[in-house]
Amino acid sequence: MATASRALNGLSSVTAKTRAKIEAAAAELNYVPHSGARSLTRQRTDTIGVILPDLFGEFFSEIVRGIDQAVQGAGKNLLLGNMHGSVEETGQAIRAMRGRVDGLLVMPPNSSAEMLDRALTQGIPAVLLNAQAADGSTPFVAVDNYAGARMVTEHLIDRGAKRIVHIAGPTNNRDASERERGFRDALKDGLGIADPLILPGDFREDAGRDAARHLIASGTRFDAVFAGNDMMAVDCMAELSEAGFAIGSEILVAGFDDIPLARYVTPQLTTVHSDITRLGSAAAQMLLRMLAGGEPSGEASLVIPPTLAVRGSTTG
Amino acid sequence: MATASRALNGLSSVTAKTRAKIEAAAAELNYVPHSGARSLTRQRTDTIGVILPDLFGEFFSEIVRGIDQAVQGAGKNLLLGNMHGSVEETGQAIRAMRGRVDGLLVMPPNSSAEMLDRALTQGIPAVLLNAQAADGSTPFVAVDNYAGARMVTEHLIDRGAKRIVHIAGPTNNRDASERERGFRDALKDGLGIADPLILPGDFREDAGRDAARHLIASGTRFDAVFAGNDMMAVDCMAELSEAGFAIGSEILVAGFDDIPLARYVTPQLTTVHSDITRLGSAAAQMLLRMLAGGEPSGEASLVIPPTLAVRGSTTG
DNA sequence: ATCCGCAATGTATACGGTTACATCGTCCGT
DNA sequence: ACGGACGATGTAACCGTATACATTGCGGAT
Repeated sequence: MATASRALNGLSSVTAKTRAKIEAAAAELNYVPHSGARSLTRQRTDTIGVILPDLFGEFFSEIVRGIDQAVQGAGKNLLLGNMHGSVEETGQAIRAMRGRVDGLLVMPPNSSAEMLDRALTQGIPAVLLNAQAADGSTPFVAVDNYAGARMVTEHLIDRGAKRIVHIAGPTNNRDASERERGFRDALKDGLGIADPLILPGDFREDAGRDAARHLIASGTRFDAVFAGNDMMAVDCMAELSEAGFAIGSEILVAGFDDIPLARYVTPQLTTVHSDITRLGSAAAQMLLRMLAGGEPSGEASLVIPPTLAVRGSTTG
Repeated sequence: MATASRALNGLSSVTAKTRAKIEAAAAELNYVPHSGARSLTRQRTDTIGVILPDLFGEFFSEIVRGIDQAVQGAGKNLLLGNMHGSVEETGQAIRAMRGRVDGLLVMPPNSSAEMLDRALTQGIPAVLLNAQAADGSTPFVAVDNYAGARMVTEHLIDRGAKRIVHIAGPTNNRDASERERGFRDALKDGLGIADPLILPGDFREDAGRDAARHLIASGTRFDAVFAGNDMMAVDCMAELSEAGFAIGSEILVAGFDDIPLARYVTPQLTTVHSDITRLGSAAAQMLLRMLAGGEPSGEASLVIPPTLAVRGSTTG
């Protein structure tokens, strides 16, 4: 049985004849090694764990795609966990991974500090997605929301907008607050406006419609809208359009994310494009490197700069 | 150590005092049971494996969402495998799951027979997604592509279309051929047409554009298009629209899948809506039942009837 | 022919937990 | 006060694999 193990794992010290016999028998019984048992003696599982706030939606789909791309070449499996956005479940999910994975990719909910401790004290290599560790010890890969928001706001200013309204994302959402910060700074630096109009939102399409209705009903004077994400931008634009505003000339609209839909609405939506797939693959590659090289996991963090996708909604 | 095991697993025969001490110690050391080792002695892993042709894209995202919903309540984990559409990799992926999962949800590539044998001979419970086993022994959950295609074709006929063109999906794709079959039968029964015009396609958007251009260039007379999926339908519609045709009156267009985009294009796209989330959750529930009850896995297969989403592209 | 060395195979232990079984202690009945 | 029964804890075997170490067998050198 030891010889069988050696033969099937391609160890050198097995006679060709013996190996052939073993392989024949294995095929006959259609034997498949039990990964669970195997992972006990070897110290690896050849699996990396991914913990996300949700498993569906285009954003996560793209992340997983990137991770898969990076992981596929390395012959690893993917174990997905879903923490459904809750902090407790995050801890649970991480603990459930014990013994199943060699490393972890975690996209934490918005408050993360304590959870991260868990991950670290387990001594298991981890990379954070779109979030920075409180103590800076865990490497991360994130999209530069601040830079993206600045970029698109500056674009609106360049196009001549003077009164720009922002539809914010959910409170306590890191992405949302970074985008808002970028917006504020760009407005202050570009137009000297320190107290811009910011409407509440939650990243859902309805928030875009509500914001547009509110703007119209309140008679606010405005010439551009920067929505915290594309979903809100699209529906805001639709509502404004129905109300008779000329999008792209009279009123400029921009979003953030570059969802596929952005190209299909009329006019096409100007937005900030982040390479989400790259976010996932970069994180996975970083983790793979940590697993292979035993790197001290320091300072290797990566911030992915987004790009501006200028389309009809700001160029008439 | 036996007592510790009992205490942590909530067995009854442990003194409250002892249990408290053990739990304190466990918390102190921040002990987490090693799932790999645990799965050796128990015969379960509390994990179900999912093998899909791809991990990204909206379709798979929705499937995973459904599976996650069903699985979450049962306290199971999800192990995702990607076979990248290849038959060999499917076998590999299934084998890699040995010892890691209690059951399998498999969405096989288009030729499946032999792979299924693998799954069965391993004696591990499995449910097929959107595919029927050759020997009928493995339960499956599938969308009724045939019925959906009939339904939408009959709708086009009801709306007065006489010369309906179909843009087919990839050859060898089961979904595609079922939809084409539904189209043919509906046309034969409804209009007595036995040899309809069917243009080749591959489910990608470009195929929709190409088909539209070909129709226009060849001067074909037609008053409706049923595309094998929404992606092709959307781009076909865009191309026809640019060419000056009045979509919804002069020319009717319908698709299949009801992707979110379908509601955002102008006019909104009439299409066949399948509850993909339900596809996933139904399959997962079926598997969970098999795992729990040890059901003989027979005859429980489920075919999900799609519904028609009538929108502007067929109603002017 | 004997012995040594090396290559091939067999034996035993470890991985980390669960659980059947053995042991220990205590309380109760007589 | 003693014995039995039962409840709590300790001991050992097992899950399936990998590997350190022991053993076997063979060929070549002396």
